[in-house]
This record gives sequence, structure tokens and C-alpha cells, in this order.
Amino acid sequence: MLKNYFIEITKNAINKAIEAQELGETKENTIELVCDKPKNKDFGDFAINVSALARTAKMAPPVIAQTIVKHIKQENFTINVVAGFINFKLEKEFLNKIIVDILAKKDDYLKSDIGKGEKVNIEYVSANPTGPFHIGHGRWAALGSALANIMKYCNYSVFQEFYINDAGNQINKLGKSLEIRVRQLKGENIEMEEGLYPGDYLIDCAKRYLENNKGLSYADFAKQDMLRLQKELLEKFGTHFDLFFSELSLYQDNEVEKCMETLRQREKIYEKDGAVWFKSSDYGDDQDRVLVKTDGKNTYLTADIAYHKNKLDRGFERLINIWGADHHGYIPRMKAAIEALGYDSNKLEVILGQLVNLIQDGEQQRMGKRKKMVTLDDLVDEVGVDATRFWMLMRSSDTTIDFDIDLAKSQSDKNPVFYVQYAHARACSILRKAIENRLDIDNKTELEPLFKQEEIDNFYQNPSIMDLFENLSDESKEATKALILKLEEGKALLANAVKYRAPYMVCKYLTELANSFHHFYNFTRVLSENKKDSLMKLSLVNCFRIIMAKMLNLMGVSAPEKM
RNA sequence: GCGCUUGUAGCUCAGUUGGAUAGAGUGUUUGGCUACGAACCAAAAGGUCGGGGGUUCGAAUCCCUCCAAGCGCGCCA
Repeated sequence: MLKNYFIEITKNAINKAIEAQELGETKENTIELVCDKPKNKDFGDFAINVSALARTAKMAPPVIAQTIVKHIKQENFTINVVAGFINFKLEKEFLNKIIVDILAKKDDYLKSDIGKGEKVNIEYVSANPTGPFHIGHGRWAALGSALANIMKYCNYSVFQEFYINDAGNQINKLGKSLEIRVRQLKGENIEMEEGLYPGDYLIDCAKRYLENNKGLSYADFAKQDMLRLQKELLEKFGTHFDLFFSELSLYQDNEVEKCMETLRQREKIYEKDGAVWFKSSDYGDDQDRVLVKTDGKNTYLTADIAYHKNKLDRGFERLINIWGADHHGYIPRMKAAIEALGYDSNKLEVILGQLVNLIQDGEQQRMGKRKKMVTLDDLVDEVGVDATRFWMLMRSSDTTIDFDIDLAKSQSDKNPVFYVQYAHARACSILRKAIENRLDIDNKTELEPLFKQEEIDNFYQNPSIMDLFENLSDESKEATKALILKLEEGKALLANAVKYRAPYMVCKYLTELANSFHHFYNFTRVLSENKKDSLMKLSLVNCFRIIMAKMLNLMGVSAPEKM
């Protein structure tokens, strides 16, 4: 990564300057260098601020910068000092090399080894199998799968998991609700009871039940039916789980009981008022929590603790949970439980996603107030997987999303996903044109294609000559340079997105990358009779296409060749 | 009352260990297609970074305080 490269160079120069006792009273380099883009493009392409050395050196920042620069050998770049900033300007050799590098590495170019093979379990969506997903589930699904993708790409060993809440009282209610729907279909005149699931989707489920109930109870049938629909939608939504983990199985396998026993042995539970309590307040929770209610049934927490123990026992070094913001109060008790069981609670990392509001016809639709809830299924049918995913991913997970259906649906410049995909399709179009027959406008005759595919492939494999900056206008030079630098930036960006668990950064980058390409396109003619020149420019277009397609792919958004 | 999140351009949002003149998109105004996709590009206008105080060479960023919005504070799941 170029930023790190310049930081290294500067760090070495500072050390040399200190050795030569040129930096006043500075004995050692204690400052952390940060490499940014200069505010003003004329200054250079990268900038490092060394003003912080003023404290120890007791010298003016410009003098410090000049002193350091004396120790930097300027190779394929030039330096320009402004105030306390050392600005690096790349020369074309540097930039050309980046393209050669991408051609060689292809879509592995962006990879970095920040994961070092760490075993990570990402648990997300984890809905009750009692009905269709709402829009919020779509956000968790998009977020979790995109995060899993980028982490895998950066060499984390990622395991994606969905926890099925199939053991609680809600399953009984689901069974009763289905029973009523079935009896209604049979012609009985009964009403849906208060507190049960009134949604129409159970009517469809009831029809399937009547067709073939496989000898299952109402509850079991409904549960399996709902889960099947959920799985189908997740698949369609580009979300893959390695395991659907059943809460019920924790009881069947005695894991809940064993987990309780461990806590008991560690003296972390006690009885009071006829219930069994977990001493979570010993580990920073506000209050102790009930594990077994006075009616003898376990709380949701009890099984969930056993579930987290199970995950840790499977050898995961890190557990990432994606939860809705309405569950934030649940974090301290889960961390407490992990500590109480003798594990390190820092292994548990919870990503809280703020909720999603739906905007339709310019008005906010409150989930609860809507007569007919808009499900994720409806949304995907209306606006498509790509737009839904991109819209869900483009915002930081701690902002509430206003999902504007009409905007997401509109296939126009208002829709960021099309802007990005359009750039990709445009690049593909150029690459296609290079090997297609051309129309001679003057004579109205067809000409041979400019290239054969083999010629182009050979050049990509062995780009012996590469100078993208020959015969370009000044504007085109700037645009070419900006595009190359933007491609290079992708690597550091992806690493950051992983580090901060923030796929939204990738979406932002995609928009910027698309913009760089459109800008380049507008100033630069790629295909011409000058074959060598065309090949070099095609290389750049191809590099753009590779990086763009890979990033879109990581987000679970398609990279269409035509639109 | 306590806790978490948020408050930046008309609107939707970036701004990640405190750094140069606070940035994008959208909207508004204007200009650009007889060669590779105009679903595009370029330019202009648009800001007391919720208010107030503090920390320092320097604050949208850190601290305090107040205001506003969303979400939590179950022997529900």
C-alpha cells in the first residue's frame, strides 16, 4: 500500500535526522505518522504531517519538514514541503507499475492478510421462525454477509451462523394461530385470538397444511414452513449460512442443563423468590438476571448462554453478533455470562444495527402502524436484490436508515447502485468494442475488429511496455492518474472496512471509484488506430473492471456487463 | 430518572488514533454527445459542524453542560 510505503520512508528519514542531531532535542521518534491525501491536488498525491515533532524538537514545523526531507531519496516521486506537511508527488513510472501489478494479481490485488486465519463466527439475522422477515432483517442479512465476505477475503476463517429461536412460547402461539387458520379454511366461524399471529401469511401456510401436513403438529408444521420460506429468501438475497443452529437442539442435547451446572459449580447462580438467578451484576451488569422462572421454565437468556458456550467450545476465537439496536441492553448480561463460564468476554463482539424506517410516497411508514407490514420479500420483489442490498449497506450501521422505496426503485441517476453498476457496464462495453466489428462512418462499411482477444490477453500477461501517460491532454493525464490512485486505494480501504466492521466504507469507495472512471472516460478516448496506445488504455479499463467487479461481488451486488 | 445511538449544505449522509480552505450524492442554476454506453461529465451557488463552556500551537473530532430525536431499561423472545 502506497500510504504505508511513504510512511516507512518518512519514518526512516526522521530516524536519520535524529541520529544526526538535526531535530533539536528530539531523542527518539515517538509520533505516529499518518499519510493522507493533500487538500490541494497541486501539492502532491500523498501528504504526511510532521508538525507533531514540534513539541520535542522545539522547531517550526516547516523547518522540521525540510530537515527530514534532506534524508529522503526521491525515486520516481518528487517532494514538496508546505508548512509542516511533506507532500509526495508520484511520477508516471510509479503509476504505470500499479496497473502492471493489478494485471498480474487480478482480483487478488486487493487482498491483505490482516485476518491471519483467525477463526470467526458471525451470527446474524437469527429471527424467530414465526413469520416472514421484516425490512430490518434485510439490513442484518446484507450487513452480515457483506462483512463475512470482506473478512474472508482478508484471510479470516469465517463461519456464518443463524440461530433459530424455535424453543420458546412463541412456537406454541404460532401453532395455535395456524390451527385457527386451518379451521377457518374448513369453514368454522372462529376469530383469530388476541396475542396470536394475525398475519395473512399463515392463511397460505394453512392451505399447505391441508394439502399435506406430513403428520406434523400445527406448531411443528408452521415452524418448518416458516423456516423454509426464510431460507429461500436468504438464498435469493445472496446470504449464505454455514449453519442454522436450533435453539431447541440445545435442550435436546442437554447443553442448557450442562451449562447451568457449570454456572452452579462456579457459584454464579442462586435461588430467590422461587426463581433461579444468574449473578451477572458480579460482572458489571446493572442487575442479576433470571434463568429459571417461577413456573419452572427457562428464560431466553438461559438457552442463549448455552448457545454462546457452544460456539466458544467449537473453537472460535471471535464471536461477532449482529443485533438490532433494540437489543443493546442485552450485551452486558451476555458478556457477564461468558466471563462467568470462564471465557474471555472480549471474544464477543456485538455490532448493533440501528433500525430501518420505510419511506413511501414521501411519508415515513412506522412498522407497527402499518396495517399490512412490508416484508423483506415484498421489498426485494419491488426494488430488486442489488438495490436493496446496496441501500442497506451504504450507511454506517449506527445510523437509522430511511429506506425510500420509490427512490430505490427508480432506475435513474438518483440511485447510487445504478451509478456504480453503470460504470462497470460501460467499462465492459469498451472491452467488448475492442474485439467487435466496427462501423466506418464515412464509407458506411464494416471494419475488422481492432483486436483479437488473444492479442489483448497476451498483452495483459506480458505488458512489457506500459506508459499510460503518452499522448494525453492535461485533463486526461489528471484523470488517468486519479483513477489509478483510486484503484490502489482500494486495498487499504478494504483493510479498514474489515477493521471497523464497516461495509458502508466499501459502498462509499465504489461510488468514488465509479466517479473516477466516468471522469477518466469523459476525457480519454480508449480505442484508436494506435494499437499500442489502445492496448495500454484497455489495460487500465480492464483493471478498473476487475476491481469494481470484485468489490461489488464482496457486497453481494451483481456487476452487470450490460444494463 | 438511568443507559445506548444520533444531531454536519434545502434533503440523505461521509469526515476512524485532534491537523492544510469541513466533503460527496441529491436538489437548484448553467454548460457539454456526427467515434468506445449522456443511467455520464464539468462548473456555480449552498455551512455559526444542535447551543454554550473547557482542554491546546490547532477541535466536527477529546472533556463538561444543556437542548432535540430514535431505541432500550421484563420471571418477553
